[in-house]
Amino acid sequence: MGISALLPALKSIERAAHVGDAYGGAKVCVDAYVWLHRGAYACSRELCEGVKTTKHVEYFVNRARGLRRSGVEAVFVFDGGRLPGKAAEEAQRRRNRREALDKAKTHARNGNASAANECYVRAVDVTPEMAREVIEALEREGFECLTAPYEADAQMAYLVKHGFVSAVITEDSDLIAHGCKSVFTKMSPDGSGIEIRFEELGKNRGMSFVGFTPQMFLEMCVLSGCDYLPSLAGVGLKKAHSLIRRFKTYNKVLRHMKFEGISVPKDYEARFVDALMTFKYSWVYCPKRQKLVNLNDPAGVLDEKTIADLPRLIGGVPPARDRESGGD
DNA sequence: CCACGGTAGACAT
DNA sequence: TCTACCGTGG
Repeated sequence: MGISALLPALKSIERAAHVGDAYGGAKVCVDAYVWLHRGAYACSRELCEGVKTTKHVEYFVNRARGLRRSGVEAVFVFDGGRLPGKAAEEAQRRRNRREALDKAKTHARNGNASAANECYVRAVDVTPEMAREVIEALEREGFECLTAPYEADAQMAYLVKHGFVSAVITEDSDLIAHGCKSVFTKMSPDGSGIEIRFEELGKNRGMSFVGFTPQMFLEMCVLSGCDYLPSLAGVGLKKAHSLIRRFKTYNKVLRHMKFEGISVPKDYEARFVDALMTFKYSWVYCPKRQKLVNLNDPAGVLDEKTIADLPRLIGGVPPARDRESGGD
């Protein structure tokens, strides 16, 4: 998921730090997805078999307490609805989990507990109910939670962009593609991790981003292959980078490729634009205005017709609900 | 050099 | 489920 080769390429500008040293006294947002999954991992058999357990909730709350002990205030951001473009992938995942569950049950019947467990781990699903339990537990202890209308990524990018928080704690490189000021990844339970600052990009060794605008950086990411659009055959991060560095915009990159006779599927450009817009105009919740807005305001940037077409990519306006206490 | 497929190990207990 | 690393083939 995300932009696979991005984090390794940014090794030279990552800074090892303790979360408390980096953000003590500040407010950050936390991508709940990872902790939810790790918590589920700890009790996958129980969750799969419907055995009552609260281990996953305790795991999450413990890590939240750890953050608090480090002097970091956090808002925990949960995923909301799935984007239209991801339905097929979701269905495939469900099938895989189903298969793993069948295998787990067989192993369990045969008394092979360890083999069963390997399969349970692959069969666990993080359900909205589990998210709700975690949210309730967090709020009982005064932790702030927020359920994104769709992807947590976009929601967190919005929170950083408008200064509601000063950083994002996540494992997802998409937050860098979004241009987030500060991304804290690989955070272990003891609070150590690495920080990547967008302003440091110019100092990167190897791939140079000198002269790159955030837009160029995003276009490079999409060109190299992202969740919304696989890359052209033979194009990875390195090629995407040199193409954008040379031509500045995807427009000119594609024009160049046609000129060179490189085979590009005829719908690629349209799909590229779709992917870009999905990144830029995702629905997010604004805590201040207390309503849904687009991550970036399309008014005056996109024409009316294009704006009217956005729901095909970013989904419709989801029904109102109590976002600031989660739910779903 | 680079993309990419396959794969081993981590995740938490 | 996802990332990091390795060998291969372009």
